[in-house]
Amino acid sequence: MSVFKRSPSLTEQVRLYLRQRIINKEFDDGRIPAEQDLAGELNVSRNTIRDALGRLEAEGVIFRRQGAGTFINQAGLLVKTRLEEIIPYETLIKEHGYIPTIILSEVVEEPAPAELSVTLNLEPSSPILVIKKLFLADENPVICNLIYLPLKLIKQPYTTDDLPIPVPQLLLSFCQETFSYYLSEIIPLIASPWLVENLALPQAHTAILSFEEVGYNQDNIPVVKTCSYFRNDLLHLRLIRR
Amino acid sequence: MSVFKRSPSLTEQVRLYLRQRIINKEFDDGRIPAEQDLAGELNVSRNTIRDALGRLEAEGVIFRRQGAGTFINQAGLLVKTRLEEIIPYETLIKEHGYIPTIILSEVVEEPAPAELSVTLNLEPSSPILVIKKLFLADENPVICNLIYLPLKLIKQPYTTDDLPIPVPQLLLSFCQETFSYYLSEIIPLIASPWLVENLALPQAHTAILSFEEVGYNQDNIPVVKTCSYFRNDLLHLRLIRR
DNA sequence: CAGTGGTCTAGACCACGGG
DNA sequence: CCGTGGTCTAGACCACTGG
Repeated sequence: MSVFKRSPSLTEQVRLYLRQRIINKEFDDGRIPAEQDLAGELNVSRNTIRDALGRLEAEGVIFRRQGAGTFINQAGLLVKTRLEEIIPYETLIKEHGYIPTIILSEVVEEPAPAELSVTLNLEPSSPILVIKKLFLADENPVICNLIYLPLKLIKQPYTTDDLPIPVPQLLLSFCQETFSYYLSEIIPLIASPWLVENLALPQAHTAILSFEEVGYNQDNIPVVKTCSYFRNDLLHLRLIRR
Repeated sequence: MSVFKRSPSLTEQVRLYLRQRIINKEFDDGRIPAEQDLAGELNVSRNTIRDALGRLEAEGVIFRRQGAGTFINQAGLLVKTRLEEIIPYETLIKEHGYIPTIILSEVVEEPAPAELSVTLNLEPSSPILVIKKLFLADENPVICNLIYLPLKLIKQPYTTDDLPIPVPQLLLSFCQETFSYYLSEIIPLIASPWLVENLALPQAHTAILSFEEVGYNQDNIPVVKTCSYFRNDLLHLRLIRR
């Protein structure tokens, strides 16, 4: 009988448990006990342990060497961004050590531009909702986020106060759509005057990182487009590549 | 007895087998057979099938819905870049439909700048090998890559002809080091005159994407630094985020 | 050589989805 | 309701590392 409950999954609980012990520096020699031993200690099967360790390895928290053992990668705990995972920008800012604020600066309904109609499989010029969010880190603007959502998908009435939530929740609450994944393109830009103003950039000619992302629902149908612009001096977009 | 051999792993063989059938459009209804059926058909256990499907899902080639089934995501096959995986730039260019060429334009030995000494845990000003590679796509320069390798790690004599190989092989062949992963930071830049010339940029003021990466060996020790600069008009850096 | 992680199996039960 | 993917188990053997 395991010491863990049934939900969330055992694997996830083991992952969080080990992660905490690593953060607490309970494995002071930088080495994690053998999988067999962990399995015995936690009363779960070795496969469950392995799944949890596999996730921690993907996060960069640990690394494994066949025949030798499993070791802690303290540096991995410093990676604040995991590009391949969708993290709410609020969380991202928090993990960088700032206090996040969201400003919902504009909400307009307008006909979709030609390109967007194609991307989202819409009738030309069908109406879309455009939401503009500005994220502050300790009062400094760091991310500008534009969301393009076809009006025809919106099944619940909304007020402006409802909108400052992450896109996946937005889709679930007001469109009854289950968000599945983003197909994202990373594009470097020279900040336009519009961006210089919105992100309060200290210099006019600044390079900016942008994400153009199309969001898909559980049926693999594109439902939303978003563009995000990052101030790179306050946030670091890092990832682990294998 | 399975129809597959023992190496590479069964999971990997099943992954490649299913991937090929998907590319061949053998599942014309966009649906993949049930895991039980695949396990029976290929004479492997359901876990092996699940592992293989899990990898294909991570690649974005398929998606799964509990209770419903496993479905093909044709769009996932169009993602040429998988940022979280290390792909040789030669391969990346090939997958974009261009013919790749590597030009090894400079190889110099010089003392390490202060910052690099810290990053790679070196004595200040200890000598490093700097390799500059330029990658062409159909004769157009698209990636400029600088590699900084401490001389003290180099255990095999090399000639200039040996160097145009990917960094992990470089480390293995000449340093007896097993490459493990990159810790990468994505940084947008305004192209310097030096980059404008090297990448033959049509305009002087162009935004460029750069990767600054520190490579670690199997013992989690930093062994190499590289900087890469991408022309974003010919290559698309895309990824799937979940 | 003993101990480790890597792979694979066979079987069980659960949670969800759609007819 | 049945069939699907999601989770978990117990046990086996292999490949590699290190003393």
